[in-house]
Amino acid sequence: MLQMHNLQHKHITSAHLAQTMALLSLTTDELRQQVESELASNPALEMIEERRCPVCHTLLPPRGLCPVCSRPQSPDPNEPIVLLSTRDDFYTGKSSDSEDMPDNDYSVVTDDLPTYVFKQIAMELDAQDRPIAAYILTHLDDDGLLTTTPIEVARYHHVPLERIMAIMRLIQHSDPIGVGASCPEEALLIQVEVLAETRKVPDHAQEAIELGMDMLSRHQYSELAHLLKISQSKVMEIARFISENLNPFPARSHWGEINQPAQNSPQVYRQPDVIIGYLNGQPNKTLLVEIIMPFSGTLRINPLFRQALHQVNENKIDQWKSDLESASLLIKCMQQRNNTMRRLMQRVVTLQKNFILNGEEELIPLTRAQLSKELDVHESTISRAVSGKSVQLPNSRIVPLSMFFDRSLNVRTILRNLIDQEPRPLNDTELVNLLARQGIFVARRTVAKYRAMEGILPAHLRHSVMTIS
DNA sequence: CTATGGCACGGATT
DNA sequence: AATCCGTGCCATAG
Repeated sequence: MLQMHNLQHKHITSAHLAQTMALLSLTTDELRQQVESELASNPALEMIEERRCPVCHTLLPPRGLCPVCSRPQSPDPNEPIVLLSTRDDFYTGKSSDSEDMPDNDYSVVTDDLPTYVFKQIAMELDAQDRPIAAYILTHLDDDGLLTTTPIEVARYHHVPLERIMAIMRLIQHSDPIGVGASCPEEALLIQVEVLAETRKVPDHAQEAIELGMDMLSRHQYSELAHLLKISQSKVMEIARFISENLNPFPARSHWGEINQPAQNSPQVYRQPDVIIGYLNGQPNKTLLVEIIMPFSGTLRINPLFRQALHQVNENKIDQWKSDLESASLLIKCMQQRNNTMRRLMQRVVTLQKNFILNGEEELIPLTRAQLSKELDVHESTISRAVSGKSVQLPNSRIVPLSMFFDRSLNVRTILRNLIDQEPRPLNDTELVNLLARQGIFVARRTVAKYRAMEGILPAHLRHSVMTIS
């Protein structure tokens, strides 16, 4: 994280560039923290309640969308409406009752993870156990996994291990089920346990997770089947069940399919940074793209501060001047960031409209480089803007923004559909031919790779039809 | 012998 | 410069 104080003495333009980059790559949530800290430490900066629409510059109500832009007179139905929007309810916890907001059914988590979990279990804990629970909850990583061990916790608090375990159990059965597990396997096991109460869980699922998690995530189903001495179709069923119903990283929101199974867990997406919905709620053809701003109100230089600058005494004047500079820099960069994000989303949504409306099959391959030319910005600008951001689609799914740039997602989904539909298990070379009919030319080896990515077993192992929902 | 997965290489992408 | 992705070659399982 770049500290702006390091930049003050440098030349404005380079500082400006660096800061713009830094802000661009921040998610909404991180941006809020950044601005808040600057607001607190820099007297030159202030926030006023008044909000102006960045598009049409009319005065906005305290929250909600721009009344002008969200009800345009003659919009081109193919062009999405992109605007900056405040969803204070995301951050304040107030339920949104505004009527100009399409009431989607996404659930809003307003607390951070530790608080959220703690509230659920607080009632059931003895008063003296609560600090321990709180202690445990502060030792979770971004995925909701424990970064310490129960033994250490017990030692630290000088209480018997059993008491810790009881608390842990309570935590782990709270809403992001499996939260507080010490490893992905444990999280999965807990989820299996909980799910088993309400629905049917494939046999041997526990053993498969306990013994063969690494194989499972590497799609080495035949080896695992051998190890557990069960049929391979059974293993396949288990794998399917896990990828559809369980989440090895409890705190990470479920976004659809299994993309990157195990190893890497670089980012957690909480609230989306961009929300795509239909204009005025109902599915007509115009898409409404809201880039979520972390706060309502407008940042500006405090006018009093500017006046007082002339009267301040000599030894403080440098500090004050740099404060002023840093504040105006931040404001400029915010505008730059917003502008870039708006242009980016405008273009992306236009290009990928069919994907948004009709699903992954219609995603067109799009590279960041291509977009950077169209928007006339540097490639790295796009990269930074895209990485780490998440988008909520009209169907309430939250996906990473980078999915819009997935080079093979469309082919993979077509492949998946192909396999789902075809009665006879097709081998990889046959699949290659089928894809070629649709104008998609890929190598045999590539089909195999895509299958693996989608968690689909090889032809000779998928005789029986499995039905899990 | 066939179908598939592992390894690794080269070109594209970030 | 580092990383990702499609692909070819080869070993291996069935």
